Amino acid sequence: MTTARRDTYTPQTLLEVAVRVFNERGYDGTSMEHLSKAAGISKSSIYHHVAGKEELLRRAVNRALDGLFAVLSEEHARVGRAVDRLEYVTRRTVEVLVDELPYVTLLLRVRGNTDTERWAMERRRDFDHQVAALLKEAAADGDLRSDVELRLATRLLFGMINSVVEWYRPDSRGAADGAEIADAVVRLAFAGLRTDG
Amino acid sequence: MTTARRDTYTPQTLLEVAVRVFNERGYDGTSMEHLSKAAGISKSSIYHHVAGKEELLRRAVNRALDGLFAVLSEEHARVGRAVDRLEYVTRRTVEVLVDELPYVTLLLRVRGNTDTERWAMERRRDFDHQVAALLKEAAADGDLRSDVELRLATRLLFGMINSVVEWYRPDSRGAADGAEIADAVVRLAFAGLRTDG
DNA sequence: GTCTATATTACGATAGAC
DNA sequence: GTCTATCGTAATATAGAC
Repeated sequence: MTTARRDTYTPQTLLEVAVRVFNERGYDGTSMEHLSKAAGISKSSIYHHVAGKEELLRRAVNRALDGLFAVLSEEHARVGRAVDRLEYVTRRTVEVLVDELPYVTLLLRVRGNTDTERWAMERRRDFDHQVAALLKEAAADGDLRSDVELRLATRLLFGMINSVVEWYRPDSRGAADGAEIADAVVRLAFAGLRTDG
Repeated sequence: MTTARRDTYTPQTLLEVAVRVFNERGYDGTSMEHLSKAAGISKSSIYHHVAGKEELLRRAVNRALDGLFAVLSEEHARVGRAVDRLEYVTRRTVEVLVDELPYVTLLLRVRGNTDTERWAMERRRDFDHQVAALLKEAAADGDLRSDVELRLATRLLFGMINSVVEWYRPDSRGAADGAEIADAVVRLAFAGLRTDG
C-alpha cells in the first residue's frame, strides 16, 4: 500500500496512483488516508494538486469516456456496411479498454452515488446506445442471425467486451495484448452473431 | 429510499432489503443509516437481528455461492461428454444467476476489503476453476475450436455469463426469463466455441 | 422488537507554518 | 509543495428505556 514515490506530483501522476487504489479497494472503499499512504505524501498535500477525491474520479472516468467516444469518430466506424462497422467498433473498443485499462475499469464500476458518477453513467449509456444502433442496423441489413434476440445479443456482446477489465493484467507473462484479445472477442462473438457464421 | 415496511423483521427479510440497497449504492457506499431508512426501522433495531453490516454481506454472498456450487453437483454436470457438461453448467449457472440475482450481483462486485469479501472471492475463484477444468477437458476431447486460446475463451465465457447481473431486471415487461437468457448465452457462446459450430 | 441517546472512531477537507 | 494540527461531520456500534 505504501508506495515509495518522492519527487513532486502533478494532477496526472497523482491520478495514476489514485486510480490504481480506487480499482483495488473500490472508490467508496478508498479514503484520502489510503491515497496519501499509496502516494507517499500527506492527505493535505493531495489537496494541493486536486480539489478532492471526487475530482480524481471525474478526471479518471472522463479519460475513459473520451477514449471510447473517439472510437465512434474513426473512419471505419462511420463508413461501410453496418455489420463491418460493428465489428470494427467492437475490436477498437477492446483495444481502448486494454490501453486505458485502469480508467475504463473505474468507469465500469461507478454506482451513481454522486453527481460525477451519475454523469459518467449517462455518458456511458450514450456510448452503449450508439453501438446498439449499429447492431440494429446490421440486423436490418440481414447480416445478423435472427434466432438470438437483438437486445439480448447487444447486452451479451457488451458483457463479453467489458469483462476484459476483470482479468486482463498487462504485466502477466505471456499475456495476450489488446489486439489479440480483440481478435478473440471478435471471433467468439461474431461466430454467434453473423449470418454466415 | 424510505421503504414502508412495518411488521417485524427476520434476518432473512432484513437481508432482502439490505442486499437491494447494497446493489444500488455499493457495499462500501451503504451506511447503516441508509439501511435503516430503507428498512423503515432505526439503526439500532438492525443490530437486534444481525451482528452488523458485514454479517449481512456474509449471508448474501454465501447464498449466492451455495447456489452456484449446487450446479456442479447436479447429475448432468458430472456425467457425459465434457463439452456437453460445460454447456449444461453454463446454462444452469445463468439460471441460478437470474434466480438469485441480487445475491450473485453482490458476490460479483466484492473487492476484497474485508475478511468476508476475501473469503467470498476465494470460493468464487474455486467455482471458476472447476468450470475452467471442464473447458480444458472439452478441448482435450477435440470438441472446442482451437483458434481461440483456452484461457481467453474461459474468461470471455464467464464475462458473458456474469454480465447478466448488470442488466437483467425480472420486473421489466416482456423480459426474457432465466431459461431464455441461458438459451441465448449458450447459443452465442457455443457457436464460437464448439468445433461443429 | 423497537426506540432515543451516545460512545468512539474514521472520514473529507481546511488552516497555517515552513 | 509538503507538513502537522485540527475542524466538522458521518460512520459503526452499544447502552438502556419501553
